[in-house]
Amino acid sequence: MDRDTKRLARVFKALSHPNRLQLFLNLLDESKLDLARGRTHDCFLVKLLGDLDIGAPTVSHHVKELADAGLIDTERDGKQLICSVRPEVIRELRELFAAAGK
Amino acid sequence: MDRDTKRLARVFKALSHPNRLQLFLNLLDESKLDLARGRTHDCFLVKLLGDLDIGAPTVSHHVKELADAGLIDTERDGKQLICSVRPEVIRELRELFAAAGK
DNA sequence: CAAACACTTCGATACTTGTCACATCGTAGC
DNA sequence: GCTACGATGTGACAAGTATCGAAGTGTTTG
Repeated sequence: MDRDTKRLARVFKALSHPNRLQLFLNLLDESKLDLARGRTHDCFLVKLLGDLDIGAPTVSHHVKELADAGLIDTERDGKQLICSVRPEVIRELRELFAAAGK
Repeated sequence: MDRDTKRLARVFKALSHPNRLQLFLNLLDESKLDLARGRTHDCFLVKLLGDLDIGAPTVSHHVKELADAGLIDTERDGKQLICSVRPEVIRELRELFAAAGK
């Protein structure tokens, strides 16, 4: 069992829950917009909450999982938490699925 | 919460456990070889077991999860179970990560 | 300073899951 | 038919997890 497999499994685990995945996809969409504008993006936790019907503690927990898995970076700005997708992981995932699938 | 998000989460959940991910990656590698040879590939469950240190019932369970998530197709051939990666899902995943990541 | 705000930590609970040992089923070959 | 073999079903158990309410931390603003 490769160590890389374990790390990858951790990444997928972070995306394996509907609410957490939605959180991440929201962030990913924001990032796309930003890339189009040519700058990196920041997004606050409260904003990510959006239509998800879960409390703040749960969101905090999910964000931590995403960060631990290396999918996002977080940074404090005063009261608020800034989240941004890590491009390296996206690239890695794309390459993983690039070779197959005809 | 989108229905598609739930389905995607299910896909990621299927890949979220090291042993199950390894199983899938083995299959994916075999598929790559096969695509290079220009034919579809079959792989038996016993073969997938390989170096993984888990019992047959557990592998059976994992294969079922992968199939339920739509990641692989299974088919019986006499005593043996034939597994093959579903190209559509690979394509879907690739496209999901295609737009971002610079 | 006090109040409001954004987020985190804690403890608890209900639920899910990976794994095994054991038993079973279905097919193939003698 | 009997045996061997690959795979699946069952029941159980330990470990993990998503969620919440309540309390806590640090920051901004009045």
